[in-house]
This record gives sequence, structure tokens and C-alpha cells, in this order.
Amino acid sequence: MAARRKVGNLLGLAVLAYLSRAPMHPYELSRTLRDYGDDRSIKFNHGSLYMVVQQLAKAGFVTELETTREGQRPERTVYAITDGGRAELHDWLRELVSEPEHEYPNFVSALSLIAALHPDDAVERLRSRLTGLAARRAEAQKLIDDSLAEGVPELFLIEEEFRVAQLDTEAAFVERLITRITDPVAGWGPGWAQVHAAMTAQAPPGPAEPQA
Amino acid sequence: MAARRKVGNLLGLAVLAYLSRAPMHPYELSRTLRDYGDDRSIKFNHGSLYMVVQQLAKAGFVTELETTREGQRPERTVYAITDGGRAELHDWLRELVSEPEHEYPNFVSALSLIAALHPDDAVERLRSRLTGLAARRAEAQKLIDDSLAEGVPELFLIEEEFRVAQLDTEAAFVERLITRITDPVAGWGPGWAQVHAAMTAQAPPGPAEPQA
DNA sequence: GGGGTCATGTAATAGGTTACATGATTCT
DNA sequence: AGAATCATGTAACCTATTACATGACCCC
Repeated sequence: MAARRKVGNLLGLAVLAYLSRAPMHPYELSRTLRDYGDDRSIKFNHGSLYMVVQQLAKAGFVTELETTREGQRPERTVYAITDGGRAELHDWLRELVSEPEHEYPNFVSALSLIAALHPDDAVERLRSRLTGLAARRAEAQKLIDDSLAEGVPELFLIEEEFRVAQLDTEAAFVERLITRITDPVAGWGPGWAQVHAAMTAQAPPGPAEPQA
Repeated sequence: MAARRKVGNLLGLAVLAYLSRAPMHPYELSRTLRDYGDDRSIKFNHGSLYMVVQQLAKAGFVTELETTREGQRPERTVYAITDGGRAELHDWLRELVSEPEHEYPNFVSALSLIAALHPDDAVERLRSRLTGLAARRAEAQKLIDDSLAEGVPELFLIEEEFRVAQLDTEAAFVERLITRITDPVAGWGPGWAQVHAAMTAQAPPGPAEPQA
């Protein structure tokens, strides 16, 4: 899948993006990414950053520019983007924007197996999810508002706006799902409970289930 | 994060779910998961399955039930879920349903860095994304329709319905984004182009940029 | 001046993906 | 009967995450 790219980790894309503005050493990258909140949109951790920078170097997308030392701190190696790196940055970004990828969000996985819960249980958990979703939505929205108030251009907040839109959709979906389960006239509850009982039953007596 | 679970891979959850219905050997699991289309919702690959089953065994969630051999084929080890496995299955599912997790979809990452593209380029790629989204939506919807026609209860199609809802939201968002960029009176295009020019500028002449 | 946190990086471990291997079955 | 695909599993490799180290700065 991502095997065609020499470096597959999206953290590498962020590194290329920041190095395209100015050379930096890894720690500075780490700090900058954190400061600009990119760690909300790109999975980040300290150890991976060094790994990714090495991979980028091996792939020729960045080069070691100089090595400086201040006092007795460890040496800091400053990296700069190369022309190849710039090309990779643009090509990669274009691909990510233009081609939707099949992904596996946790909630989708959970939904695909939710029949293994008793319907009453499922409804309770779905209700609980709603409050969590509201909290996350509020958090994202606050981040947007605060940033706008600080003068950050909306261009740099699109991803949070997208998150808000998705959270809204998810909340609406969950609410509707709850009503579809609990609806007194056509609700799935009873049928589901039967399926669940059958699934839960250990089928100890009788012959094993026939294969399809 | 997922370090509290002995087995973190969601494929393990699917294995527990299927083993809770009947004991199986790994290849049968593999086949069943594929047949029921669970590989659309849970990242699946052949190698990982064996790994996960071993992990589940080590954690005590499943046990080796028997080892059979047919003809000269390799031995097949049949696994059964344990009481601990059943508990883990329910606890894990409940957690996944009730607690939204912070995740990192590719498109969110891409949006967070999209300013690195020229606005015209971005718009073109966003348009292209729209057609991809439509295709995926159609595919998911067809799967739903076909399954319903075959008599599959809607309960087992929730995750595809959710996918459709998300795809719709994403498409609407992308369309709106395009108009926000290209709007002739208040569009971001010009401002973005400036930012982009400044970012792209290589600052080759003159002294190096001062560090913050 | 001793205890925390910052700055900076490396090494060890664990997890997942790809590639490999091989007998059986089916198709032509 | 040879080719392709299925059935079944193992091993090697790569990637990512956690843990470890250590000097500098800051606070009380």
C-alpha cells in the first residue's frame, strides 16, 4: 500500500513540510510540531521522529547540513530539505488529498462486531459515547475559536473544522442508531436479543453446526 | 494507550467474537472473516492473524483445543475461547463503543499540511477527491443493498451505513472547502497564494534566516 | 545546592507485514 | 499431466514505541 513511498510514515511528510521553510535539527522539529499543534493531526512521538528523519536522509529527501554543539549538550545535527524532498512533499500531499484511502477507524470496527453485545448494553454504551463525542467536539471548537481570536488564518484550521463536521455526523448517527434499536414498535431490540442469545449459547448439546 | 490490553490488535477482537460462536482453526477464521466481509472494517492480513491468535493464546483468552490432520496437509490447531476471553471480548467492545478515541485519518493529516500546495493545485486535487469519494460511497451503498436483498439483517450492516454517512459528510465538506477557496469575492485563493509564495521562497540570497 | 524539568539523543523491545515454503485440489 | 489456485503455516524483516541516559537550566 504505502510501500511505494520510500518513507511511509506521515510524520515524514510533516518533517518535509517544515524543512521546506527552513533547515532545522530534530529537536527543533519536535518542538515546532508540538507548538503548532500538528501532533493533533499526525501521530507523533519523540522516538519516531528521529527514526523518520534518518529514513528521509537515507532516501535522499533531506541532507545533513551541519553539526553544531552548544556547551556540553549533545551535538545537534541540522537537516535541510533537498530538491528530491521537495518533489516528494508535493507529490505525496497531492496523492493524499486526491485519493481517498480505505481506513479502519476503531468505531467502525466496533460497529462491525457490536452484535456480540446485548442490545441493552449496546444502547447504554452508545449513550455514553454521545457525551464523549460532545466533549471532543467542544474541545475542537474551542481550539478553533481561540486560534481565530489569536489571528491564525482559517487556512490553518481546516483539519479541526473537518473533525468537527465528522464528530457531528457521528453523533447524529449514534443518536439515530439508538432510536432504531429502542423504537418500541419497529426497534431491533427484541430480534437482536434473540440473535444474541443464540450466539451466546454454548451449543454444547447436539451436533456441531454444519458448515456453509 | 492500548498498552493496557494484553492484545491490542483489533483483529484479535474479531477472532474472539468468532470463537465465541464455535471453536475454529486459524485458517477457518481467516476464511470466515473474509467471507463475512469483516476485512472491510478490521485491518486483516494473513500473517497477522496467526500472530494475533498466538498472542491471544499466551494471554489466556483462547486455548488450543485439539490438533487434527487431514491427509498430508499441515496440522491444523483448533482454538476455543476461554471464559477470560469472553470477558475480554465484552469489556473491550464496550470500551470501544463508549469511548471515542483520538485518531489520525490520512485526510486529516493532509488537510493540516495542505497549505504547502499552491491553492490552484489544492483545488484541483480536491475536485479529484470528490469523484473518488462518490465511487466509494456507491460501492458501500451497493454492498448494503445487495446484502439486504440477500436477507442479511440490517444489524450486521451498521458499519457500512456509518461509512456512507461519513463519506457524505466528507464530500459536503470538500465541496464547501472548494468554494471557500475559489469564491471570487472572499475566497482564500489570493491570500493563500501569497503565503505559499513566501513559504516556497528559498531565501537563497542574503544571510540565513535568524532563529526564533 | 538538590530536585525537577528541559534538551537531546540512542538502544532495546515488541509488533506487524512481506516473503517464503509446500502439499492438495481443480481446471484444461 | 502441467498450471493455477487453495490450504496452511513459518520465518525474516522492517517499523514503531518504550525505555534508558545524561548534561544543562531553573526554582526554592
